[in-house]
Amino acid sequence: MPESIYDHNQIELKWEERWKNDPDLYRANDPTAKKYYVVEMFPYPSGRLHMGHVRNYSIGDALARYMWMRGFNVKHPIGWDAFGLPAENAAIKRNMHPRDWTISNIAEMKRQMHRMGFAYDWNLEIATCEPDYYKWNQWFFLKMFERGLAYRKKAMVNWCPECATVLANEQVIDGCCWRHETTPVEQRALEQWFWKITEYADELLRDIDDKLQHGWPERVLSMQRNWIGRSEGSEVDFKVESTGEAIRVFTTRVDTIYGATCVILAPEHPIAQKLLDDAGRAKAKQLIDARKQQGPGDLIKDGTFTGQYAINPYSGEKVPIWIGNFVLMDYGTGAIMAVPAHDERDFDFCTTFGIPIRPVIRPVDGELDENPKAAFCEYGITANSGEFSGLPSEEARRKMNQFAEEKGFGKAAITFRIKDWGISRQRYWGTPIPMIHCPKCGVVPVPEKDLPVELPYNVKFTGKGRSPLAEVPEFMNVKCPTCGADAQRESDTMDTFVDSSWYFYRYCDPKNNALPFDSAAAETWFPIDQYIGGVTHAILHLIYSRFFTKVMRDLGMITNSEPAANLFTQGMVLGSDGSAMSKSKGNVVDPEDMVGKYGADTCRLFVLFANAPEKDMPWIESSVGGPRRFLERVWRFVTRNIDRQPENPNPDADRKALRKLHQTIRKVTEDFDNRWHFNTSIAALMELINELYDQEAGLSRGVLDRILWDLVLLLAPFAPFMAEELWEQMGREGPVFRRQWPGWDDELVKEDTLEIPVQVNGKLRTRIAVPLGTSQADLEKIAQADPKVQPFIEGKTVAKVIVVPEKLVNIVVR
RNA sequence: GCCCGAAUGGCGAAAUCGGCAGACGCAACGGACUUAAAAUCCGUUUCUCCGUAAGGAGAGUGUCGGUUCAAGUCCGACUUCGGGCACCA
Repeated sequence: MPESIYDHNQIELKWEERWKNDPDLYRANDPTAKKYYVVEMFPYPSGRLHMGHVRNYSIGDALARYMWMRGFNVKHPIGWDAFGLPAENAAIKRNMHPRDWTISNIAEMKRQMHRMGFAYDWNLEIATCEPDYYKWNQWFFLKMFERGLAYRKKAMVNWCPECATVLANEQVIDGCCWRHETTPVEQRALEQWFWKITEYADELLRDIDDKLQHGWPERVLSMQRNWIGRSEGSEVDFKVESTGEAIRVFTTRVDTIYGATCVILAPEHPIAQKLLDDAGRAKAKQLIDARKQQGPGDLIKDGTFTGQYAINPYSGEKVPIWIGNFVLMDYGTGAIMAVPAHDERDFDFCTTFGIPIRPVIRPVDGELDENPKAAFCEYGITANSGEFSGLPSEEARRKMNQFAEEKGFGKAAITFRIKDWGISRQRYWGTPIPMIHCPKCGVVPVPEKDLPVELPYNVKFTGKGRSPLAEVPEFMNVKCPTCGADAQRESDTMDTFVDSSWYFYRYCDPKNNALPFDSAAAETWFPIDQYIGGVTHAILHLIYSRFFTKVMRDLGMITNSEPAANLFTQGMVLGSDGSAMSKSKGNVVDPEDMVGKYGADTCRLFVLFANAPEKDMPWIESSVGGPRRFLERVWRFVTRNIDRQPENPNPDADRKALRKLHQTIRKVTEDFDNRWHFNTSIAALMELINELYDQEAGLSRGVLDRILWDLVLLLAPFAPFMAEELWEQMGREGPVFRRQWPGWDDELVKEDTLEIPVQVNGKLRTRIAVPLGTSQADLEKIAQADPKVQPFIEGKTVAKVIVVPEKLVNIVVR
């Protein structure tokens, strides 16, 4: 009988068809089973999968299938973000409507996901860009507005004068427009909507330490800590000598305030604008412009004297007021005191402009350096600091804060680096902001009963400045809900990060039209057990969604304070040039080609086998043959043994094969439970099949049955098509994923003889084979008597023998 | 500058709690089968040295030092690469 050939196309197309038409395939048998919620992110709205995505989804897919086989009720949705702007640009390029582009893209993605056999829950379909879903973005906006968490202010945006339109940050390349590479981007002030994420800054930071430390990767947490950027310090008022107006400065080193030799304001600072004369204001404008063009990094310190002085409230000293280009308006109070002796930046600035340098901190066991050549930034002991002299920095800060508070010119203060979330986008394809501008009443929210404010379908994409919505009178003209006068709608739409901040809650109740989701449903599924996504989302998405969760909790919608208990950030797939595989770099590998050639199972096995999933994977296609050959070996072994009646069964082969089987079950199970190192799980499966080939001739029928059954179950999370097909050919009842994950027997896992390495002074000299359970004393005796060991201990004193049970013997000689 | 992460054969990698470094796979080489090739099956493969051979000795996980009977793993200092933040007061 000719051996059965593994024809991946025939098998995979067959099962793809069956799975596609079985909406209940991925529902647990038992609705009361414990839940396990896996969410995965699309890294890009590319509309086509590449092998980078395949790797990402293979990870979550294997996990979901495993959890399911462990008896959990698994929800495994996929999320996407940022369909707004890319969709609009792509649609303009193809002369399509963004809505049509989005719908066709999602259909295409869905087709590809099916071809790969991924077990996704597609409940939401296109909801994030349709009124069904974005109605609730608007609802959230109104709630934020009610609670004072949404506000409007003028803010700077990137503006391309050539396109006459607003650009997102990622469309600005080297300070120029992405479509006009020689046109510098300008900054314009536009009225924008903001959400007060800063209100939650403290809690967002605290929860990093309190709750997340075990389930989230350290690198993401440290990026978030960095981004939130809390620093403790003091605010102190320096009064302008001539006007008495207070300049509030922020410092983390109030203990050095007796060394402050000037006050420096950001060029934009309102007080600076008042104090400066015309020439000074021109200089300030020049500094602001120069900073924008240069960008951060290599800025040379520059500034100018305002001609005015301020009073140091601690010493009563009169110090000059300067403006400086390195002082940022949107951090702290936009004003600093310069202590050149103890801060490097102040030192640079003051040496440039000949401002005096006065040290007021000495090292704990050193002298005060009267003429410093460079700034000394460490904590130490205060000196020349009036009544606060001679104190350790820490204590000085405490006492000085207290003093300031008593006298009413300052206090201890905390500043965050994180800024409020600007959610306005001057784009069409996004959620319309549900606000109305009334000439009489000002800004008025759309009443909740009028939601959703729908996007008009007929829109011309003029690319001119305001949102395309502003050009649609039917949309813009509206009556004021308060006074009934003619009014205008807000023409901006929301950042699509708003969509992605809470979509995973909507998944647990996607058809709800009374609320964003039912609280009981959220209570069942949240927090998410496992969130999977690229590290690219570490900052924006993963902070916004934490913020949203806390807001929803405060709205009484949920009880959890964090969206996800565990976060897994998979490594990138690196293209042939060693950089991340991405469409814009043109180094992507298309899964369609690979799937056609090797099959989806092989592709998935290949990307999981390459290395541990949290590490970046270098793309070396030539090694895809290994996983493919492995699957062929499995295929042949199973198909030829389904009905075979063994001629010469022997117990030794049975025992060896069963031992390997049980060892493999344990290994794969532990990998799933602890660390998801699928590469080692797959290596274990390869070892198993190698052992089975060795023992094949001697296996009895009963053992074969057990082995075939478990082998296919073990394979199922990694190669679902083949597993399902083999399961069916074996005549078992499917689907294979409804079967219980196999267990192992600790007795069967044990080897009956052990190979114990014997070292002399830590150097390996031989290995001895001993029966399991040999006593330590016997091990010691056998090891010392070994002919290979003898020459190394002869004539020497055995000082000590270390025996690690079942592991090793080390003989220490002198 | 600050904060994270990484460094192991020709290549991707493994070694999970301080206990045999290189599992598993790729590539390469050799053998079986074949008229031949492919496929398949079975071997060999960290480096250096000794030996005709069976075999043996030494070195070895980016560098230098330390702790330990024992270090890829722990400690101290450094180098290189990758990532994040960056005049954040």
